[in-house]
Amino acid sequence: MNTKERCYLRNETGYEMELTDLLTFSTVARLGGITRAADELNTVQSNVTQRIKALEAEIGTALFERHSRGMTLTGAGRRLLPYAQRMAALSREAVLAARDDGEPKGPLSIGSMETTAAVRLPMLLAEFHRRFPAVRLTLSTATTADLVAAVLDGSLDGAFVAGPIEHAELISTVAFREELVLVSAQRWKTLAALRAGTSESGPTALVFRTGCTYRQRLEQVFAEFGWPSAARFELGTLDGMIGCVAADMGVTMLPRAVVERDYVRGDVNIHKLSPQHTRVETLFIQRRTAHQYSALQGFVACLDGDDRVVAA
Amino acid sequence: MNTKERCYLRNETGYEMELTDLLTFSTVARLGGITRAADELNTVQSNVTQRIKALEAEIGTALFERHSRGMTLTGAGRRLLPYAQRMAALSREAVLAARDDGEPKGPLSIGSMETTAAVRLPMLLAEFHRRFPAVRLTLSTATTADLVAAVLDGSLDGAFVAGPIEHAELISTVAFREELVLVSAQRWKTLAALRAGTSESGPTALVFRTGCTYRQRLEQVFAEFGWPSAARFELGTLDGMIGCVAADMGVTMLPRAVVERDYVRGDVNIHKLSPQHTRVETLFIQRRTAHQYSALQGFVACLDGDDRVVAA
DNA sequence: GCTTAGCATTCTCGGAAAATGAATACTAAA
DNA sequence: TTTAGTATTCATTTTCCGAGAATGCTAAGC
Repeated sequence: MNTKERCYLRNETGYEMELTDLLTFSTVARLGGITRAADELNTVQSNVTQRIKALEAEIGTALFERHSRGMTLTGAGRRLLPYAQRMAALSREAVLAARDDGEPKGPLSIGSMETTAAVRLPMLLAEFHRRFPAVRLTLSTATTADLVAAVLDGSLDGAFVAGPIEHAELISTVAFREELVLVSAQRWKTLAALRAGTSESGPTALVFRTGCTYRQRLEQVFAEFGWPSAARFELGTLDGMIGCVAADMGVTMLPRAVVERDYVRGDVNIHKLSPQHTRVETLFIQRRTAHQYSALQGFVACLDGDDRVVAA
Repeated sequence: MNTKERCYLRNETGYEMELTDLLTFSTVARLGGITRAADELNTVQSNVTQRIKALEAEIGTALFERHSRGMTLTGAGRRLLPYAQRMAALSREAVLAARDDGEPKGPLSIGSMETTAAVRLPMLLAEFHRRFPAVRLTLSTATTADLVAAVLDGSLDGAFVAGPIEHAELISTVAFREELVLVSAQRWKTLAALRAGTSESGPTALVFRTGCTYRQRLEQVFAEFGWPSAARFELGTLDGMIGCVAADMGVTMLPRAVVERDYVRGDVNIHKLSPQHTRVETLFIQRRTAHQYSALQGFVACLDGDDRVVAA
């Protein structure tokens, strides 16, 4: 072998591994093939092959098992993968930390459950924007399960989710306390009437997609009411759901604050349930990181400031 | 600005930062100048300048303040530095983790206090080498303070230090329990004779360099004996120290096991002290890492196996 | 059983980035 | 004022990396 002094300091440490190599590796691992990885990385197969081979040569072990339909990780690959992901996350964080001079500014990605976004966030976001106009806030909605995953992997800076959440990597603070209520069409004046007036298997349950905590609560309530096999109807939007309830397609469970307006207007009726089913805390979660991102700190400051604990 | 599509995936993530850049940055930060850093990195100044400038351009902030005698970190640089160090450590760890197939092998750097190395480790190391001949073990000695720092920054895989040590990043297990004794020349038959027979300010204290825990204990004892301003004589080696004590140059404090042989031979005399000064645990410390390095695990297994808790 | 589609690997070539080394400019100490 | 030490700039060379085509392989499809 000829002398292969690639780069001045790689000789120094003995390691040539670079972040790009690790990203390539992660991508191949995730997609299970060089062709697919090359496609996602906007390059050609040959390139990815070379990088992987170089990485394997440096580490001294095969990272993938090659078979005709792609590649799967070897033991060494499985051990390397979490490091690759961790380092990628750290590099993103590092740039943000360096740029962050304490003045809240720059991008901030916040996630939220749809229900919280509808009734709690408008005021809060307005307030935030008034105080920190330099922050470019992005709000996206998803289920609690997806939001937790997104915060953990760094694609969201923080999120409003339904508690309880316990995770060592997350800092969570109570943002709002909600009371869930069973929502039915206007014609069902009481819970008793609803239970008496529907078919034996119970009314149709209007639910968000899997991963939503409110849905789980509704499942519990239905089980207790003896409706374990009631029909489920999955909807994607809050407005659609309330509309369907108003049209007596079924019932759902939502925070009182969310349906208060519809209730007052007479579009739907609401039914109280026992506290153990209805008390739910909306938490704001963020990743535990070395550096406190100023924009995020500003956001949390807005949370603490006023809007907390509104509903009974 | 012209199109600057450097590398396929750097565009993808938006970050061009590489580990080499971060290592360059760390080195400049540590040495406080581009010339010194270039020297250590085996390259020329111009190169380092370019890398730093590129890094600053990408992050969008100056990382160093330039002045005629070198460079110092700006706020942004100070925020970036811990990330750079962390990532460098992770990359080292990642390679080891990937290479480590569960069979203890490869390099293993262990540190120890000189006293422990002298009397406790010979058996242990022999045993370890018998069980895991594929591991290339390196032993170095230093003070407890230096050892802790070395383990934390990854230059040692583990170390024997004097307890107590509390640190979130460290796992520590009790390896040995030692009884410290005051060691004097043979002619001082009792502690009382020693106290009566020396000058008012006390005997000379023979000590290791700063950072040694035994030295701190000795300082406490001297303070209690009313010798706060006794002379200090700093030595680097254990043999030298015992020799000096035998020659009645002064007294020192060492684990009983260390001086047992010299005591039996009649070279020195030992004096018991009250337990709060003399009980000391020798801990084996290692970094908390994602991956358990097999060679290190094997070492700890040897520790647990037999040699524990020998001294009373 | 042959073909075909999908995949990874190998190879060469051209371009871009990095290392080099010398020249320059700056500042503080001598 | 000189000098030593420093960072920066520039021009040049070297190296490396990505693109693209060709190759070889395996399993699914007819």
